[in-house]
Amino acid sequence: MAESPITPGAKDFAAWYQDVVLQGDLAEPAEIVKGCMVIKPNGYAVWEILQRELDTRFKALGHQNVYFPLLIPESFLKKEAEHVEGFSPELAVVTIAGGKKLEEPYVIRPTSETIIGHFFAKWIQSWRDLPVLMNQWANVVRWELRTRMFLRTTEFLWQEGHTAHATHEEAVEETLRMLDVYAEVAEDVMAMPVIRGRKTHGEKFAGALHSYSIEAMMRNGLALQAGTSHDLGQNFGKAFDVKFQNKEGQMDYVWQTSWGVSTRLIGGLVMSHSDDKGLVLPPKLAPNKAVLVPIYRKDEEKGPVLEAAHRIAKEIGAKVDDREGQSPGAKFFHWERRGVPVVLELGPRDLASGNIVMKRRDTGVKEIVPQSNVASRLAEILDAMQKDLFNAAKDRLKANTVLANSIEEVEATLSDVTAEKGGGKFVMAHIADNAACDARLKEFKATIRNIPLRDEYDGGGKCIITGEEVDRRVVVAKSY
RNA sequence: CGGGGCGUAGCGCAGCCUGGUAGCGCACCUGCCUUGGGCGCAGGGGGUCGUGAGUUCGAAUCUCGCCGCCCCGACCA
Repeated sequence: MAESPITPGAKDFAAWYQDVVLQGDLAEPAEIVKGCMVIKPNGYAVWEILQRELDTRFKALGHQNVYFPLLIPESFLKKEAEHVEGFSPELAVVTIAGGKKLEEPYVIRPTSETIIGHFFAKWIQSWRDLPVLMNQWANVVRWELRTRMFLRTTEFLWQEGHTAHATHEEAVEETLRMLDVYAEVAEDVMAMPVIRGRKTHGEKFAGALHSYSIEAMMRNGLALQAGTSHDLGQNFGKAFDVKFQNKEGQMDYVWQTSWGVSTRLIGGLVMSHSDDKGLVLPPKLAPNKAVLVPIYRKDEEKGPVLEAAHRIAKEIGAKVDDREGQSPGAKFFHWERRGVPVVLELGPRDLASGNIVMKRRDTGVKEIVPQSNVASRLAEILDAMQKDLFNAAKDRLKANTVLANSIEEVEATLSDVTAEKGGGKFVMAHIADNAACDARLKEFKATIRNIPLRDEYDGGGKCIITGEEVDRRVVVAKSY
């Protein structure tokens, strides 16, 4: 047997992740462009399904898609004090264009609050213009020092929702509503359980009043921030002078929100479900839900096998791998690495018996079913696999979540955890939201991932670092 | 920016120390054979050895400069 091209996850999780992405044909490093990647057809197809799932939900809630320029005048970023401080270090700036040095440089958008704020100011005069509910599918650039495919790349694809409201209450509702949409897509479509919560002051979006996130646990126990939703307050409204006249006839600044998920979700998908054989895709996100491998020995078998293969595949929406010159074994490995949920085998034996062989990607279980039952059995298997993947991930999350009642305990649990070695945990502890606590956690490279919206533990307690009273336990972990 | 490693066929690498006809595995092409978990056999194509200079009769190999990439750290909604 040939040696597996995939490094075992237990040996080196980071190498395993790279191998799964490459062997699954999702993406490859761009090499010639530092920190960037090429998203290949198999990876882009997954992204398109995710886009469709999200986009449908956004539109059902009244949002409309728009597109703003890639280039933003540099001065715009500077209008909101926290925003510029947060983003300056990672900006790519265009200083020369058309062979001339520009009067004012353009930054390549790292996010679009500023340029959208400018146009909101032009479009909004009255409370009757509100709410404005917009979404943009776009690419953004952030000059990160350390990149990993999908998880953190210099350029990435995302959607950014931007809304403006007449009251803070409405804006907060919108912020939490969109966080729920993200959680639903993560759990129901990606089969990736998440914890909804509020970000600490130190971890919030630069320029927001409050940020909320969904946090998922990867197979190595590290946290992945899978989506964020921000209550921007009136910060950008004031910075860009987005004013409206309210029902009482007074001028007021709009209350804004912004929210986003990115191609990072694909990284989360890989690190939630895949194994040492390669990619495992939940059926709802699989570009090919089933692939049929025809098997024949002699020329006289080839015709009938292929005929039956195409007939059955058409009936159930499967793809037939009828490539010449590749053995069935090679084809099985090919599709296994690419995460196809169900691979079917059809050969002379099956033609004689009227059966077909189905193999499930996640469990590896093979079963023989009558050809007349393929369609219904396939639907059952896909449904079961979707649920099982979620439950397995949920069990892993539970099994690796622990309580801690002293900072030493938190430190002992997390200090040796790395992305490569794994062993990560979500440590639930009473910790206050302030700079001193952040600094103490940073000593062993952990962070408060979020403060859960729903307290599933024992309510309030004293902060294990400062002693002050806090109302619930927070999630502490190492993260990507 | 600090520390470490590496640039040789599409990919992965050997050769370098000790200078003398550019090699191996995979992939690719052709033919035959095979096909129920990575078939086999035979033949074949593909390289300015990252780049520039120097030493030498002769440089992938020695010397110096430059460029790029990877890993660790710092940085990071």
